[in-house]
Amino acid sequence: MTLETQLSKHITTFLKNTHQVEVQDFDFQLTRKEFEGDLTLVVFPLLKHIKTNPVQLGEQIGEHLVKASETISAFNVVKGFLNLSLSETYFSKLIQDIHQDKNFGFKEVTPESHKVMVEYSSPNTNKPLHLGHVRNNLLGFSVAEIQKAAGKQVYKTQIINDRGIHICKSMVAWQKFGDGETPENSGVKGDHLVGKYYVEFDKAYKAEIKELVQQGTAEQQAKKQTPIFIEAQDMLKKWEAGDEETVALWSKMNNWVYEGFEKTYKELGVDFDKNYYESETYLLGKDHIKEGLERGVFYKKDDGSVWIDLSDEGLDEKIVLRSDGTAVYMTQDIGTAIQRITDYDIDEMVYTVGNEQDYHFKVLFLILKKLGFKWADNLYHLSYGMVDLPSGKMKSREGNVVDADDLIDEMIETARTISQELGKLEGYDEAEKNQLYKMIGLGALKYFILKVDPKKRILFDPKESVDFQGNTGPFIQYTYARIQSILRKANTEADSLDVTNYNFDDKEKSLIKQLNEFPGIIQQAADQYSPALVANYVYDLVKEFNSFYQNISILGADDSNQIHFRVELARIVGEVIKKSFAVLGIEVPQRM
RNA sequence: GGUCGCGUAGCUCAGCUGGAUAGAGCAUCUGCCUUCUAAGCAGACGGUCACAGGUUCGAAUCCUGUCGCGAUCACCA
Repeated sequence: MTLETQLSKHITTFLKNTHQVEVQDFDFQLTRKEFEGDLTLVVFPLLKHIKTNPVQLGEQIGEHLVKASETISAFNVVKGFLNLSLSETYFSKLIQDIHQDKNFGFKEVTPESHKVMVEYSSPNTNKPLHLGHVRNNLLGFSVAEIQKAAGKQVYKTQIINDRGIHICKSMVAWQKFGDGETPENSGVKGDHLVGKYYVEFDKAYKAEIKELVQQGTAEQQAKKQTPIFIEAQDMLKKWEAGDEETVALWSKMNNWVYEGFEKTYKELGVDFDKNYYESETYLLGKDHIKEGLERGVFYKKDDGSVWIDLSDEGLDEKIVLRSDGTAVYMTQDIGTAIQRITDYDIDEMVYTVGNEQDYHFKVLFLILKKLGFKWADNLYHLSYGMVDLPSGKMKSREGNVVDADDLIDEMIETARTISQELGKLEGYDEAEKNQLYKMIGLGALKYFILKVDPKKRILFDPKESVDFQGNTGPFIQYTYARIQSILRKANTEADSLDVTNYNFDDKEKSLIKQLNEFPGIIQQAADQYSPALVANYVYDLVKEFNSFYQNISILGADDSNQIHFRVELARIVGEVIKKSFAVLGIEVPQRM
């Protein structure tokens, strides 16, 4: 039973006895720093039931609680706020409980736990990953880790968009201009190489359009008539027909891309339990469309195309099958969803996809519901804001993108420069140093992106580098490193903690209160699919700790009892930092 | 035009299931390294929470409208 429910019971009984009213729910909040106390009961809402002066009522409840509950040692009332001070015994018990709970903040995953699949990344295979994908990957990975921490069984997945006109464009351009260039003979990373030919295609395409327009063709027409575009379309047709040579080229170039992606994923520290490939799933869903058509969920137009009418739900009509019987994006997503439920017997699914596809997912979920799938209620579109540059939206074709690999390299280089300036790494060899630079550089990048509420868009200015000071990943990593340094010096094991008669300092109490919030934060972050909540929490914790660290001596405390407690308190803070960062996908260093 | 989202300090963001004087970081300025790592701490400066109404004892938070920005409304994905 939590403290709040305990106190609520006391208050309920008290109000029944004294005012003859039945109130169950009370509004508690942590006492703000500028007031005396730890927990605050907001009295105002009670005035609905009891017509009286809020200060008076607060006094009455306060007096009663001090008498009735050992936990409440004192109180004061400011306006309609009843500020309660918690007893030393309560703090002792609280920190001892936290100290001995190895899994503090996390829930255990059992075979009976809910199963959730998290989809993220899901790239096209015609170009390398950029900053937008980075946000997607970090969010998806972190949300998956947070779900695990909240006690769910998690499967991470992506659907690789490996077929379609986009990859055919790269293929055509490579055939025409590639001159046999491969990642091996050019030293260019595979995804970048394929992306280069995607850009080449676009250049040639635009030039051909221009030429046609100059010859008098209307622009709309020209776009469809350029030879290179027709070549790409033919390539797609050949691929769909299973033409051996085309499939071989497609396979070769896709494999270059996969190797490239694999490296980037590894750098980012993200992983997947299962990859789905669009080339294997794009035909899925057709059968369900057919079945839905028979059941009247869909209807057929004269030209043979199949639609669903969602105007009753305030949406439009949406096509689910082309007139030539081929699948559209929606068809495939219907099929893939059903496939995944069949493959993994999952209870929930999370799609990490940008908010430009809000409409698509609204429709997808509705269709699945109308098809009669119960689990359609447990699908969630983790819709996140775009990452924009000062110049606007990133466009791969036009090359104004922040490339993921470049960005990661730059972050690591910045970490290297700063670390070398500070020069605190005596005794580390080059390999250890490099590992640390990477940890810090990526920590800065990941924290920078994850601390922002997912649904908000991020404006990224490449000219202004990501900070390493203040509310940043490195700041939090640094605090962790300082704690580890103390633990090394203290040279004690995490043994039992007895603080039964300890007289807590205010800063120590603040830290204990802040630590106590951790399990709730993880749960909330899981419910809201928001890594930002964890990021902001751990920042507050770290600020609190640094203030403690800088103002109160840990190893130089008055007696061994006090030293022992403070060392253990620091240890717990370190553990919570580590766990928080782990669910954000960020590592923490021993030194920095 | 319809729908959806966003608008908080010069900049980047918290706070949004309504609660006390709206909080951080960056930037600018002041102090603090012979004491556990100064990527730090302590402090100063900085706000008509886009605007206007409404609900409420109480609104940055909820509702309505206006303005601004973005996304979306393809037999593209």
